[in-house]
Amino acid sequence: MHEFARPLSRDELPASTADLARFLIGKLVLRALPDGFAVARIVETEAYLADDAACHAFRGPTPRNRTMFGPPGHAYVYRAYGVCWMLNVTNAAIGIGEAVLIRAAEPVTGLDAMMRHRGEVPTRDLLRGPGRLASALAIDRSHDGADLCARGPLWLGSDGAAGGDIGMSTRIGITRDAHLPLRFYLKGSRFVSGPAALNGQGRARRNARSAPVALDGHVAGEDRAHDRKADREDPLDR
DNA sequence: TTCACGATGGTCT
DNA sequence: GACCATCGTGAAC
Repeated sequence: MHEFARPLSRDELPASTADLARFLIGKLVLRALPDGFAVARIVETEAYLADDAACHAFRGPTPRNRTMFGPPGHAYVYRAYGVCWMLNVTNAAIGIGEAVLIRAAEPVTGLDAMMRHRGEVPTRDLLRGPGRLASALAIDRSHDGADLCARGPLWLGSDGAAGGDIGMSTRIGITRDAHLPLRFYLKGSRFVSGPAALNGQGRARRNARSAPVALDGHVAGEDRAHDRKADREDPLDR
């Protein structure tokens, strides 16, 4: 179980926040809940940079975003649209506000606990979307500032699993600096959020700005076939 | 099955 | 008022 995952060390986090977003694909979010341990494998992230108008820290520190200006490897949790909590991983040096938004993950263990928080939804939808992810893992403002590089209520880990093919695209749901390719996702995963056209699975779009950016030479059909195989496997089966 | 639409309502500008 | 989202609904593919 989770004892096979080791916490990520702060030293191994890439200094570049865009690199951190890519680095976190395939890593684990581990959450100690009163009703059990929940583990999820990250399949989608977005980077938010200090000179990026979509970043909360762009206009300087506020009571809400101050943890972004703290040390790397900590949780920045905020409420979006007044209804959903968002889990971010802080990065960059103290005084510089950058972070990676965890957008989606694949359930690994603790599906019962997640469903108790999310209600009866398909397994695919448990953690597909940043608000859903926080809801399923019972993450809220109380986790703002938590150290994610040490075992605790909420931390990041690695089980050494080989990462898959990672795609890159524009970010979702923003208007400012929306053209920057700072979104990363596990290609072929059904647990990734967002429209198919952004995930390398949809029909090609005329608008090049919304087209996914391939980082490797793999064939899309190969990825889909691989995913169907993975789908048949019980996420709880170890 | 996927997407567009409208309503929702904390926090910051 | 704008905003890093979600849900239910309904229509298109």
